[in-house]
Amino acid sequence: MASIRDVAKQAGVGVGTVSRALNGTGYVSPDTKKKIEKAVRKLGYTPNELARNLYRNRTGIVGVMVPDLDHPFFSCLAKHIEMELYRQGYKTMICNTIGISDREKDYLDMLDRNMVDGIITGAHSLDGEEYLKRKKPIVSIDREFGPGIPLIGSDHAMGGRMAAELLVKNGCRKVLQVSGVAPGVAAQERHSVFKQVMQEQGVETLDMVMDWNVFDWNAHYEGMEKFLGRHPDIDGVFGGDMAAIACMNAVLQKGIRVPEEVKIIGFDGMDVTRMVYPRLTAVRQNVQLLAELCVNTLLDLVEERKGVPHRQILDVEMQFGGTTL
Amino acid sequence: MASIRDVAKQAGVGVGTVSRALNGTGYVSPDTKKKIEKAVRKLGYTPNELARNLYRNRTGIVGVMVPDLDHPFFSCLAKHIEMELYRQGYKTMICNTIGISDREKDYLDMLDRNMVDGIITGAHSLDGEEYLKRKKPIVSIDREFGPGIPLIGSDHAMGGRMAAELLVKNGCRKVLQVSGVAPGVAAQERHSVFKQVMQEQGVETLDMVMDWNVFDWNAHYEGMEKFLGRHPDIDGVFGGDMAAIACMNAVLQKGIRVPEEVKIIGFDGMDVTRMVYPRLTAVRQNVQLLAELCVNTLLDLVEERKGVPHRQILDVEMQFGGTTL
DNA sequence: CTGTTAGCGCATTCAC
DNA sequence: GTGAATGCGCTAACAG
Repeated sequence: MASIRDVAKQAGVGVGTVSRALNGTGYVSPDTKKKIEKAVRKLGYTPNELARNLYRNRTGIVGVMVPDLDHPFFSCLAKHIEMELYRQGYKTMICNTIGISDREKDYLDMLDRNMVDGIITGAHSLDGEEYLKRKKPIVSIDREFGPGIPLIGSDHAMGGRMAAELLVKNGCRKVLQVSGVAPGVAAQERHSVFKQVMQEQGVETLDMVMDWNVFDWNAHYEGMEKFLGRHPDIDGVFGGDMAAIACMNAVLQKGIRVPEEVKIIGFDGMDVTRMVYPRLTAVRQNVQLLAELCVNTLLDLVEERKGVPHRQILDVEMQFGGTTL
Repeated sequence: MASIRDVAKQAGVGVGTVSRALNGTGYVSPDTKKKIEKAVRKLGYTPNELARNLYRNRTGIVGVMVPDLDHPFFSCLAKHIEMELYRQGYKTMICNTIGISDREKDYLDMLDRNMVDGIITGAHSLDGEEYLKRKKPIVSIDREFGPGIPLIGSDHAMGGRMAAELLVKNGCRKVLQVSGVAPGVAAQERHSVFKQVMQEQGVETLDMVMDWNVFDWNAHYEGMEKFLGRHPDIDGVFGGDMAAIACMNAVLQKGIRVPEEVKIIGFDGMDVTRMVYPRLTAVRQNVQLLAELCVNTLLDLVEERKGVPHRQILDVEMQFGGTTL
């Protein structure tokens, strides 16, 4: 493995000169530059980024934490975050927390060890204090940690209201809402707003609470089947894309018609809502924009730019499918 | 940021002693160990992994390249790879190549810069030579690069045969096969075997070729609609999960019944095949095992264990759904 | 058992 | 313009 010293020797110059020539910092005569380039080619020299990292005390790596990479929303989010980070010259280290707070903590620790320059977190199983005590940049999706940790998220309240109003307009009288347990996470807001609107309209609301970190398809489907057995008379459903689709399948399985007898609305609006038949009506998050904001906000912190907003909330929109009238 | 030297000074010992105490290498008297631990706590010392990386010339990071993170198969694969790497004490750096060979090359370059200890690649848009000239560990999924780069994959030939035989048994006479252009990739084998079996059985086969790196849902759906317009009389379809589902939707949209009039079989057998109604019959890959083999094989190379197999092919199995008889 | 020293490979002073 | 020297923080080899 050729080092910069080998190149210097080969070119008959000093290491400093090689460094300057290669990084374009400081003046180097065209003549010696040629010699250096030739030596580089001859030795097949590539700078060792580890040494550079140590010197700069930075790696150019950003950690991204999600509860489950194999989930329509988070895989889409991770994809767009990675693309935007790449575009800005950073690399992405990914972590599936799958609800295990130890994993979340392990990755946070990498901040202290300087392995990552910052972290974007969409995983929320770990205590907030663990986040607050870190000294390096962190950006959170959908969860308010407190000062120092900017929050990026969709307008869940708006989404909950839109879904509720659409179900009311569709004439629903008894609806199911599927939610997850996630303390302090903005997603909860859509459930409370949804419920409130329903109450105001005199529509009965039932709740089904799933473990926040269980994104497993079977768990959703089985839970839904059981629920339908106990409450066969619901005429509307609101839940995450996967819960909504699980519900749709369970309903169709029982020979109930969608949307005539049961209306269904999902939240997230990922590709999978367009893969089912009929297409799922869903409140759609702008995941790409969400990803870009996360990256830009985090890099503002990493590169110490001023005036980083603490709170950025994105509008959602209704994507009409065939599961509502 | 406290360094090891600060700890040594605080504890009134030498840096070597601190290093030994913290790493459990070499003997340290219980007494001085106490003092060191106390100093560590007092200063809130955390070892700087960058320095360690430089010394060891390793980072404990493995690069994972996939064409599209937001694709049912690759997101599932990436998830399981990350989990297995984590279990074995490594971190995962992810790369979406989205068909751009420059990105693939950029990440390969990280091997030379020592940013990653090895790479697992499921992305195949870049020329094979670029891979072969690297000196550090690489493991490939579904593509044969040549000596030095172990191949892990599913038995695509077996899958193609199983699908063909099932469609024949279902009485199909004119089938569509959706494939992707991917030179040298094992997935091609399932298409050739499928076609061959069909020919032997006197069943007509039509081909629809999608760009290998286009995993976009709309592209699939629109392509399928157009195809159905030209060939409304097909009675069987075989393609990746997404292509199969796109086909199913397009068919249902035209009021054609599945499986009575058209039988459909997917390849991959991811969760999404269970989200559609009826459930998609599909050839199922064992993604978790695939991921674990990739990780184990790569780490065998990284940690220089002997006798690493060059070729590991996993069986696939038929997952019966409601899109075949 | 423990302190000191010499690199790991690079970027950056500071003299020349 | 350029070379030599210094340090980033840590580990391992070497004297004590």
